[in-house]
Amino acid sequence: MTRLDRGRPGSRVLASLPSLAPLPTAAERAAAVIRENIFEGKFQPGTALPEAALSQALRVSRNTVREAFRALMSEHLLTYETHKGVAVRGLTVADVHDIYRLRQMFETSAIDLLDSGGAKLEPAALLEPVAAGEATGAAGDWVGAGTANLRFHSTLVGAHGSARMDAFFRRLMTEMRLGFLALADPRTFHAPYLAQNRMIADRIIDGRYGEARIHLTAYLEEAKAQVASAVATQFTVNNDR
Amino acid sequence: MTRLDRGRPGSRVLASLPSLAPLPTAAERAAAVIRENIFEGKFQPGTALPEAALSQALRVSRNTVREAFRALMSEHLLTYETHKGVAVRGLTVADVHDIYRLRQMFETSAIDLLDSGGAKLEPAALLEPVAAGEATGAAGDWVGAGTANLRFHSTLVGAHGSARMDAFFRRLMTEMRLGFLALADPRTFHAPYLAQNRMIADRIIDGRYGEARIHLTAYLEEAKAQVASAVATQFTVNNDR
DNA sequence: AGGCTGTCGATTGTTGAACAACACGGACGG
DNA sequence: CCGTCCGTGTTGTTCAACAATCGACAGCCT
Repeated sequence: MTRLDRGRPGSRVLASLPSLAPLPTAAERAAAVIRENIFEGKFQPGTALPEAALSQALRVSRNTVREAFRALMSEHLLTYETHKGVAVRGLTVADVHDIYRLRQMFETSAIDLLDSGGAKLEPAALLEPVAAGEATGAAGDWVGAGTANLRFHSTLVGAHGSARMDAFFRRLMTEMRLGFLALADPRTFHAPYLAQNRMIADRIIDGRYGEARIHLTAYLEEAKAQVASAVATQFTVNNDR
Repeated sequence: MTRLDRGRPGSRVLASLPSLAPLPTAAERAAAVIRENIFEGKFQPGTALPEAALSQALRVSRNTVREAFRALMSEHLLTYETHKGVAVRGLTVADVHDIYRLRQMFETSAIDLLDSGGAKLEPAALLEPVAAGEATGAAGDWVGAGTANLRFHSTLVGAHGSARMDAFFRRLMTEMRLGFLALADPRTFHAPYLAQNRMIADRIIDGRYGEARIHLTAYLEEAKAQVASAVATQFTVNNDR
């Protein structure tokens, strides 16, 4: 019976502690900075990112920059060619069609799954990103609204309960942001979809899956057309110089 | 009107020339060697791969080994944790179910697409991997038969005509091979599926899509059960030590 | 003995410098 | 217009070193 006995946590509570998240490495932090700069539009699609320059700017070694590049390449945010280095990726019209075709498949299939009772989704989980999008949109932060929008659709796809599908869809969503960069006016693009998201969410929660499906399909079709035309009029980018 | 005018290719055909494939870097070759060793079963799931040892064995720098690791991690063949290094990934039962759920979705959806006339597939392209599988299987090369098998299903999914889906599915297929490693007897596993592949291919080519769909679903269900049980009885692997 | 604590060796994270290999563009001459 | 040459800048790869961290072992205390 030592002095220390009084305040000792039981093994029960110790075991329930979440494992400590490993602190991000320099390469990960570098990747995060580059990614953020891409999303903010500071690195325009097509611009080359020389290793030496990035190394100097971020105050990390060239090898570390390379590791960051590898990570961003696997996210399809950067293109790469031997002895030519990396450049910020720009979406082609074909890319936009490809991405929206997959979105269509994943998202409608998620609704079908909910419809058939093969999965459930917490209404709160679905409504939270909708509300967040409306809030950030009202505040004038359209980058944030775009993020919330993508999170809404990710949640929907999450109904599948497949880790790999979640990861893949998340990657698709990050690619989408490359398309958003081409939009001349993010506000007029995102604003209508905030309302549509709420409609779709309400239909799903009310169990009116057929209507949700129709709305969603129309939504995707319209958004695809807008993004595709924006990408088409944008300065043409050659991803494999 | 110069002499050279006679045999000059039109700009049309020039533009359609595929860009020359860049020669593989040391990092890519290192990744290829490691990947091959994993598929051959020489690196068993769970075994750690120290950077220094690989560097020495492959006669490349440690940095190059790291680059190779990044590539293989994005293929989900290796697991990684900071300050603990990489280890060969082993599939869990949950992984197997996840993978087969996605296969089911992609492949049946491809058949539906063919059925609706939204896409076409060359019979020869579909039959080639089937024949190759039968040939390599007859020769006793079951690793090769597994490869041909995966190629058959990749071709089917290729009907979607989506570059991203192709890439994602190909990654799923490489992960599948991790599951094949757990099989005690590859021969009895693969042999029946060679015949089933031909059946499915024939049905598709004959336009009997309903039957193809049923066969495919049964195929996947059965294979899933076999691989899952093999993985379950295998020495348990902890992917996030 | 049993549980805790320091210490040590091994491995990874990161750096900086160096050199070879390669791509791009301009100058030059046919 | 074509081909060659060369210089410049960038990337590919290596090496050596040090800091940070992990895993295990030995020793300590009770």
